[in-house]
Amino acid sequence: YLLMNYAPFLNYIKNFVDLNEKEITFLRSYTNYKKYFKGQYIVKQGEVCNHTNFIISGCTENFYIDQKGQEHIITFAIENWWSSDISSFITQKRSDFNVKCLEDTEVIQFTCQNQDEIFKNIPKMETLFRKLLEKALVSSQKRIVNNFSLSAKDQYIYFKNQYPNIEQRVPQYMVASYLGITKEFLSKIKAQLVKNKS
Amino acid sequence: YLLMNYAPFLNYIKNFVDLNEKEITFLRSYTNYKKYFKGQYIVKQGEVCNHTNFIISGCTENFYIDQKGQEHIITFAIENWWSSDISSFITQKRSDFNVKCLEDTEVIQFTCQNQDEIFKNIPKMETLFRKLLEKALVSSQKRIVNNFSLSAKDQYIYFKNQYPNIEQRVPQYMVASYLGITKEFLSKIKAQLVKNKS
DNA sequence: TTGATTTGTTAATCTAGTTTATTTTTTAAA
DNA sequence: TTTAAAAAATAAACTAGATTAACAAATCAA
Repeated sequence: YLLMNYAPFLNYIKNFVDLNEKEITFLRSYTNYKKYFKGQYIVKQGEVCNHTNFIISGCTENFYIDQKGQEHIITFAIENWWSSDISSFITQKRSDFNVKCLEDTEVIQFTCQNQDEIFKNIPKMETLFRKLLEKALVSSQKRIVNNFSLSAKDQYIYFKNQYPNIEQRVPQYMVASYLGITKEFLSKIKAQLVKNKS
Repeated sequence: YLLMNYAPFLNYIKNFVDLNEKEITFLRSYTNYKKYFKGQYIVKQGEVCNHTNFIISGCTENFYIDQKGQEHIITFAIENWWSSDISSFITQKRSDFNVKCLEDTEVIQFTCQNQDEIFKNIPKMETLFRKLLEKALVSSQKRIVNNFSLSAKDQYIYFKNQYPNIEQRVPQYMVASYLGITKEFLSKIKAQLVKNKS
């Protein structure tokens, strides 16, 4: 039972490395399936992030609340993405972030200890994660670069191109938060874009 | 010969994992020592980044030039740090960045193919790199967060605390570039800080 | 020792994006 | 179907930081 739930996870892995039956069995026994509902928190600011989550279905936001009480969205994650607070996960210290479900969300998750076991027993999985981390770092750096040299308008256009699926799924004020601008200013930008198109 | 040059590199590795004699020999044969002079480029925007570099001595800047011809510094690197354009290195495509020596700089470096060999033969090294990447990702995300919620002044203060050694070694306009502000504004911030202190 | 180049300061003006406040539209609940 | 709540739009006043320009130190070359 629950076999079905693992399929998207195993398919995803197949894109990177080939696992044999034994490895798959091992992997399954060191991970588990969980369903969260819309509005539920997977991680809460101030608590330890115990799991890394692979999203099978749904959508999450990773955000924090600063000293002034303002919310800032760091990332969204949807199907076939990973979602966690990596900093808290690897250090097992209190998280600076919240991970919250914007839709009902199904995940495959594993703990820090289990991750170590998985890497020890299936080195291919560590290679996979090393490569994932490389990519994540590149895109994080890319975001810093864009912050440096693009106007808010161009950052919005870049976001739409890079994540065409997300804009329809989350409210506009969250997109503004992700871009680091106010919802009012994003509204202004969109009005401008519409005007210039016609 | 050149044994001496490898010492800082091996000491660094020892902080994370223990390698036996055989592994050290292997590692040495798949890496090489190189000295660059002040002003020299280790990587040039538009060319492929062939090496990952571990800095034994010296200081580098990682920067790019945007469409308007403006320079933006992404990172500095000094002794015991890694320096490369990871995006270009892993994809072996043209780099978007320059890596330039701000001082005479000695490095231990290896190519992409050799990295693969090292990881294949010394899995501990892949674990080390996986952990390095985790840390790098965390600090890259931290920078995005700071960009969101700190004023330029507070970002400057944060920079000074986090990298106390670097400010003395590089001109002030480069610090401004790293912070994503103009040198004039950084000058103003510093004047303010001096005034408030007294 | 002097000129030349690089680095840093100050100040006036300008602008991208924020803040605050009001109104309109959409969504959801009962 | 009505009403309440959430989300989005608009607009005026405001501010952090950019731009421009002129000047002052500091470093360096010869």
